[in-house]
Amino acid sequence: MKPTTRDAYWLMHQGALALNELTANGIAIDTGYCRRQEDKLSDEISSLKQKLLKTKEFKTWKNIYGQSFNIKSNKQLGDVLFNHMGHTPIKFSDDEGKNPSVDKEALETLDIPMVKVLVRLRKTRSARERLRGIMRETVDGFMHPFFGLHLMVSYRSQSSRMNFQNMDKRDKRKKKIVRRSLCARPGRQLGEFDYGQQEVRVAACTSHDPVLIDYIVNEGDMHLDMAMEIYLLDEDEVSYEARDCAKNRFVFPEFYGDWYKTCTKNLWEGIGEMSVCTKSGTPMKEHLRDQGIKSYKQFEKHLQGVEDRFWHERFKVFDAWREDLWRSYLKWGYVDLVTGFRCYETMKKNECLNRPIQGPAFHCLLWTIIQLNKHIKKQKMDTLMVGQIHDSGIADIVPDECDDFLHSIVQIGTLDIREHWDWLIVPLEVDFGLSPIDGSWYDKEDYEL
DNA sequence: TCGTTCACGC
DNA sequence: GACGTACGTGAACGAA
Repeated sequence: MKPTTRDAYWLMHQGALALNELTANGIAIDTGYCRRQEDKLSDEISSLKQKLLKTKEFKTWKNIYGQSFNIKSNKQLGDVLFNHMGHTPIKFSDDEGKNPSVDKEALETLDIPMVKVLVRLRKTRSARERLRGIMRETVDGFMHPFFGLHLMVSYRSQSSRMNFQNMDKRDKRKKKIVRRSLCARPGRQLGEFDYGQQEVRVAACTSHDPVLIDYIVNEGDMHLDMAMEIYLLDEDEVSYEARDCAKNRFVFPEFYGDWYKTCTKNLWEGIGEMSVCTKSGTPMKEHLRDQGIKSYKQFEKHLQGVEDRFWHERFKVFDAWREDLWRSYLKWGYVDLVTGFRCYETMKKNECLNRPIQGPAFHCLLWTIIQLNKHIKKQKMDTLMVGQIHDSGIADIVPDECDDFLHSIVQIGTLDIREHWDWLIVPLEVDFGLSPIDGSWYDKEDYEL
């Protein structure tokens, strides 16, 4: 770690102390629920296994491997499916192209009934392992996940035992199973505050791109605009799914350094996976045909144009900033963060370009947590910070203190912080989620202040 | 022990 | 014109 300013050193020092307080505080665990749920999942895993063993794919598998048959071996699975049963691999894991991939995505495109059960088995097992991990790290009803600032090259944070930063969220069933076990202390509420689009805001601040700044200041919807361009739609014809695909399969990947070819693939597949339609209900591929895009190749060509305009017209200042940054790194061998750190590592281009955005975005959260902890102590509050996930913080809140606490977050996290760091030239936004009294992380609901 | 693959988060 | 998500943890397998 190379802090180059007093402020940067202070941030790491106070940050480490604050994060260790979160660890010491710990989060309450419903251990009875964990044990019951573990048993339930074990039963389900057994019956899924029974179901699998009856399929013809598994009979073949057992015949081939005999004694060494192992249902958890993906190597064996790939061998059976692709070498013995004649299925065609969809994608390959390594550079040589030798090992056919058997991950979720590859399996789902195979259209064999057995894989549905197998995917379900994997998910159920991973949910159970997560609960087991939580129980293993729980002492007297509290889990104390570690948060580190000293191991990462990215200037973000890291978490372990349990890793608090990758609890299930996207898969609804697993989200419920896992987050239901993380609770508020008796008589309290679990609350979460999230910075909204923090990385985009930091990107605007570091690059000074006027279009990016305008989107934020005037609360424009860049994902909507890109959906219109990608799918050739009028504003009022952009459906939720279309906007969602534009956001997660084009805009974000592009900002992380991806390019139109992979984006095209993901967008094209997304149309099928998410049944993307226009708002009035026309299937997207049909709509694209009407617009003259009749094949994958034509769609790719179209996306090449979209990407070109994205970087060379819409966000050309940001694009130029990135090119300058890369040239500077090649010349001097380091890249500086606005928060006062200097990165000397050997970096690939995308690593170099992302570091000045990801690190400072997290530093905003870190600064806020430090100040919040100070505020809590000064006011002699009993509310406790208990966790942190890159751009969000989790607290165990005393209901009487809730209002003051949330207002303090807005004050510190969006206003005071801009007094402290003048490089923050756009407004910041914080969203809240709150559980009922005695609720769990799963019960959290959006909360308007 | 260690590299690879898988799966999860931002 | 070529190049091309970033950052993490952890479990399991299987080769060394």
